[in-house]
Amino acid sequence: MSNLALGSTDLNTTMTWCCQPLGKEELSAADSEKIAAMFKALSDPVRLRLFSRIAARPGGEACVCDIQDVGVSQPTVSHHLRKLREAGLLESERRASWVYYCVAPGVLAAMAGLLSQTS
Amino acid sequence: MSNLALGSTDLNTTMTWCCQPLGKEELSAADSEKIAAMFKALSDPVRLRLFSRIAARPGGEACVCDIQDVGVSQPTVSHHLRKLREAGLLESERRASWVYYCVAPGVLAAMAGLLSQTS
DNA sequence: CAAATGATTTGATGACTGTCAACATAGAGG
DNA sequence: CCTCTATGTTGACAGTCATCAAATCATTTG
Repeated sequence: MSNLALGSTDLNTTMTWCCQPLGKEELSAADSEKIAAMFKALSDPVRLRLFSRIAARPGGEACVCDIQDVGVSQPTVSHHLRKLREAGLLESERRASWVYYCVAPGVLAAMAGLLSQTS
Repeated sequence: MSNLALGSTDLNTTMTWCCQPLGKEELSAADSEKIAAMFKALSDPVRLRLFSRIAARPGGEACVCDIQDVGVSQPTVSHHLRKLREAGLLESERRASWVYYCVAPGVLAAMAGLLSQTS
């Protein structure tokens, strides 16, 4: 199994099709599963904070060592970063000793589109 | 305890202060708790579907009986609607025999603001 | 190679959550 | 008052999750 640019789930493909605002038309059962998974990834305070720390970084990327002081152990930080990556919200890349995480392209726009107003 | 226009949590007050985009500056521990609770409310497929059904309704409101066929039992629907209300995303009002739910004002805009792009 | 540093994985545990059946409440209409 | 319909509440249970300690993997450096 590769360890570079570790793959995300199919959420990026999700982005390309389900960007209809939530209030535009009723969600199908299948779509609601995928979108709920996205929100779920951001439904934990620690994960949300990690995500924000990365997103707020100039360049939109950060080394784990730069963001891991969020009040939980380092393995727990790693666990949350993995969840965010598996949800398609982050991507990771190893450079020498360090692993860098960045916000997956298009993710913020897709989520904002889901919540945009219709009226 | 009153049963009309059942009160929501302090999430509507949350909306008024924490609308800085996630990627603008790092979230504080306190803010991340409140915002995560918001995402958590939408992190379940059934809840997301109920929310979408209500939001997609002309007028932005729906009677429980109109939206409860989402594949789970009626008590479970009631349980999820309560969660959404407690999270500040929905408001409810009884009219005769029926209870109507509507999207809390400002909620969609606040969440969209959180996810808006900075660059 | 050996030691040190940065990060992930594994295993265990306590807490939380979605679900349903059964019961309770509220209003409408006989 | 009684019954019927529409919702909400309680209690129980199985599954999921966040967390940490310990072990492991990856890279750099002595």
